[in-house]
Amino acid sequence: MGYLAQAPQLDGLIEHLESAEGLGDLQAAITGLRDQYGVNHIVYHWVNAAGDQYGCGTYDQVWVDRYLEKGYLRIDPVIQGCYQRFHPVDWKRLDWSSKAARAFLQDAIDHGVGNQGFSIPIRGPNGQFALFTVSHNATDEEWEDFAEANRRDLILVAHYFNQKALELEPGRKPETAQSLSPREIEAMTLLAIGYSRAQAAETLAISEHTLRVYVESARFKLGALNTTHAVARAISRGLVVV
Amino acid sequence: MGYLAQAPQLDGLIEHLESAEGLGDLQAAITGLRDQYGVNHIVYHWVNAAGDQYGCGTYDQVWVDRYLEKGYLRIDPVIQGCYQRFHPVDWKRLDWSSKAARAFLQDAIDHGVGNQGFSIPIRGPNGQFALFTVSHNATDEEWEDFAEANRRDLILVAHYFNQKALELEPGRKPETAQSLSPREIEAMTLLAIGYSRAQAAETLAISEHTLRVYVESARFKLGALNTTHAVARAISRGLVVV
DNA sequence: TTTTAACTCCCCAGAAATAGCGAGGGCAGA
DNA sequence: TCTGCCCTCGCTATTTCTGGGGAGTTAAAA
Repeated sequence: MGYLAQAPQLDGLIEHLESAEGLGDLQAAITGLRDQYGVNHIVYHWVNAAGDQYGCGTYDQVWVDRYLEKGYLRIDPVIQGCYQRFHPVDWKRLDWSSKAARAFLQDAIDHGVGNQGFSIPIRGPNGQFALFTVSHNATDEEWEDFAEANRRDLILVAHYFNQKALELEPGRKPETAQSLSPREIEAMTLLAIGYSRAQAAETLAISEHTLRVYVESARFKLGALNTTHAVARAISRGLVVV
Repeated sequence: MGYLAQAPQLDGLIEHLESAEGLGDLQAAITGLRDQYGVNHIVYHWVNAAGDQYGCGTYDQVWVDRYLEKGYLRIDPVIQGCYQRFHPVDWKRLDWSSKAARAFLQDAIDHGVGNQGFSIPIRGPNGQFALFTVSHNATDEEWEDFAEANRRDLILVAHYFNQKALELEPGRKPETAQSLSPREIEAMTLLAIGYSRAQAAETLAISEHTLRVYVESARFKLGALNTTHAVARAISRGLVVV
């Protein structure tokens, strides 16, 4: 540990990734990648809905369980920060001001995650969101050099990794098919920006009943239980922009 | 035309991109990139779910205007296809079976877009969606070779290009998001996944009234007009992950 | 120590959303 | 041509949400 290796050969890595045929191969690839870079950990973390998460990486199982158990998903500034950014993020640049965040960081360090980290947000279709994270124990300077030298390669690796994960992930596909009609999108958009049904109907110059039909139709297509749920899904799938 | 150059130096390109300070610089960069690759066109196209678009590239203005005027956004299989995919897409692999799609393709070719194309979907925060497209007149074989040789570089260029576009985009909001309390986040999360207030209260083991207080508090902090609006804002600000 | 903020509980009346039944015209693909 | 999807409109009853009051405890900042 503590040894940051030279950048590995990108071509070989990506070819290796592209030939993966199961989640086990991804796990093996990520472990190999970690060893080649000589960092403490590399983790791919598919962040999702109501608690269910999927990922693979080199974190200690104890830490992964603890993360889930403690609900760190809702505290972790890496998640919060990456969710709002496009470019890779050095952990140092995140907001650690809250006490909960600092306690979380300390807990992470105690579990061998490392004091430095670098996370790449990745977004796929239907609002998929994942993180590709490299973490290590190093000084600020060492880490800066490492990140600078490997940023581009890591972006590419993260991209190909996510591509494979999307291919291999079993349960995610069926959700995709249904998209909303233009009028349904307009209706959902207006509700998402705070209009009541009456206001939205007036804005679209249709009867409130018709608007209701759109909302119900959208709710059905999105598999949502109520309007709020439907709007939430529409937003997180990128169908509606607020 | 017809000449596909060797891959240009990636490092120089990206540095050039990173120093861009305005949309004009992006336009210049993309034109230079086109010339270096020796292809007909390179286009960056920011597509908004609401329908408004922004982009820069080397397409003829006549074609751009026609695209907008004819509402091709809703027909273009490149948009439809990329929206559902994560990896770069060769135009040949898209669904051109509908009559409207074939007419569109012919129209595009007539306007000098090229018979071959390759589009990279890019997604940013808040449901941002953009395409980075390279198009050319070439045989299938020539194009295959070109795409194979340059895919990775183009993915990276697309990434950095989008990063710059996000920085420069005028409509970007700083939004000093007042954060929600843990309990408020829990409440909003449950509503976002379709729970009614009663269900959410039961899940959190608190009275429905207390839950209501959280929701109202969150609504106030988020400047939202109603619960649906508040959930929408919480999601698009990354406070709630659905 | 004082103050602030988070967390918890209760009642009520009016406003809004949901669920159920319907109906007809238009347009594009099979 | 016919099937399916999109767009449009109406009625009623029930359930859920919203907004107006008020009040106590704990824990963390100032």
